[in-house]
Amino acid sequence: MENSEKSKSNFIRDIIDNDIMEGKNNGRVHTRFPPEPNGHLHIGHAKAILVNYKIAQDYHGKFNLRFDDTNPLKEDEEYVNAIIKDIKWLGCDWEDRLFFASDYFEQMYNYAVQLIKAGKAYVDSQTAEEIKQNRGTVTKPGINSPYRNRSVEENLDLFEKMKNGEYTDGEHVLRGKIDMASANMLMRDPLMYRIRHDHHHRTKGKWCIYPMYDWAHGLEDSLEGITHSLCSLEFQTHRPLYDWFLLELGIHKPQQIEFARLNLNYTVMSKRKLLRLIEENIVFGWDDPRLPTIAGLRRRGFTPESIHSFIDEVGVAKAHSIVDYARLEHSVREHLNKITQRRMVVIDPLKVVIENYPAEKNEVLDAVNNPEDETAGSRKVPFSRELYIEQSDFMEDPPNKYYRLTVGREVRLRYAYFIKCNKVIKDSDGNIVELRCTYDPASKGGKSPDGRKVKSTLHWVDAQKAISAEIRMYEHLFTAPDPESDEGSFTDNINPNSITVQKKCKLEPSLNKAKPGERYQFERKGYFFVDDDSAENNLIFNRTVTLRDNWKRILKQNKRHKNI
RNA sequence: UGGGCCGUCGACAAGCGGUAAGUCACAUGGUUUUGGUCCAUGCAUUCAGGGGUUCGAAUCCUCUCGGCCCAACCA
Repeated sequence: MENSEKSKSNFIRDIIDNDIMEGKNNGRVHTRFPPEPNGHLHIGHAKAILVNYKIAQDYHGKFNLRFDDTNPLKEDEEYVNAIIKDIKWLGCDWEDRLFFASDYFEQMYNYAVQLIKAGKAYVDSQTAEEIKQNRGTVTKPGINSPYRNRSVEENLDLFEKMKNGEYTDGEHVLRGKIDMASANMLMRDPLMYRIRHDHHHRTKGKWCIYPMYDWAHGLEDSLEGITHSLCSLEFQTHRPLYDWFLLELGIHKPQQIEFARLNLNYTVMSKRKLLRLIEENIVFGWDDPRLPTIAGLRRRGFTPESIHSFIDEVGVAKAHSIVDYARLEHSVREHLNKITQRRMVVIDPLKVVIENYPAEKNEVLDAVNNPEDETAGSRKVPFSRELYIEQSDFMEDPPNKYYRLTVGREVRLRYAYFIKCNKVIKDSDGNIVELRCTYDPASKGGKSPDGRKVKSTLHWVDAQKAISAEIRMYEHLFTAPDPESDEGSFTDNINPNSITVQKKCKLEPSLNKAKPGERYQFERKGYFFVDDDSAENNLIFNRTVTLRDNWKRILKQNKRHKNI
């Protein structure tokens, strides 16, 4: 992937510019992406990853990948591997700095002991319910725990026994001793450790006490020498606590900076809802091309480059926002337009017989591979008496401004000839099943022989030489722009047309060897990606995105005018 | 209504006291063998609202309104 110019400026980069000017951290910049391995990554995570990664890159700093695996109940190695795969695909390189919070457990334990010795932490033996009750509310101060004034010796002894597994889950916790009356709920003696006799995906059964996020996260950042710890907005109230632990310990304190998460309309981003879509079989899995997961986008045919440019365009700020899905589509189209070879594919075939074309004749015509890229060259496409065109490219009774084929009208078959439709053949139900046309031999190559104009150019496929394939076309998963808004019933807004499968597509034969992972533009139809399940005799394409469609817009306008 | 944060075009988002960038969307023209691409043009007399400071305010002060986050032994 080419490393394009520096990303747009934003408030975080302003802070960093300033830090560098002041010589903070000796001008060093070090960021990280700290996922919890308890789910799959989505486009929202891609923002977090890329914001961190690009800052490191642009400031000649470093970027770490660190799994924040402090809760054995939820985490699994399966997710670790999936996350690594996704970040690699995005093109972000952590070099040799792949870390796990669980690797720091010993160190964290020692820091906790240090805090206990300083009288800044204590073992609380209240029940979870008591702790909750005594925490107070946002308008009412909390009450000190009866165990708050245990001696350092007793705390040390208890904490060690906690570590040694002498207590059951929930019997004790370690808490920071801060201020139960703080207006900031998080400062009301935050929990640092809880007892959990559980199997951890890496440390196995070694530990039975596990650090809580607020205690662990700053330590992880500090230990790795992170300079700027970027996170999402909801951690703003955690910042004083992040700072408190590191200040009390007297160790390196990175600067936590919060920015808004990415939200996209017509989709959902929360782990819970994504999981529900999968569990209720509304989609096929984490890599369903309709999902905003990295795996889904990859399978849909998005390129890493297009995700980079999307994230960069959308920017970084502190205001909550919902970005138009159209911007993501714009980013892929922009990239795919440049890199993709064109092919002719008929998705909904309609047979065309060219009556004045000899039955036994075959021709091979030249077709340009990519008008945006001369070096892409050209290919050959076969032509003969019987062809397929798109059903939607013929109308018996066309509306205003319909430029395509109709009886008595002449159009161009791309790279081939001008044809004129003479007759429509229907089945007993009145469905159009075949068109009878004539061609102008002088228009070979699609060039107008005498300067006469045709209003449109159609794509087509030779009926004899065509190959078949399955094409899967996707639309928004939801019909409502903000399916997250009404909690609980978000599945009411599922788009029944989110996937359309067409199995009888006719493709030009050059697509015969299309391999999984390849991308093409099917002329006039969109950009398509060869699905992972595709094979030489069972071709499957996913539509990444349609082309911009001016005709659709005209139709919409017509409809609007009729309604008025 | 305890604390923290946010409010600039339909959607994002620059702007940091000198008179509202850019992108997407939308609209209109042009080019075109993809109704694609490309090109051109239009699209906030106004920055949630009021008051104040100033020669000058989206930017500073102040009040009001609206939205989000915090009371998991989750991250």
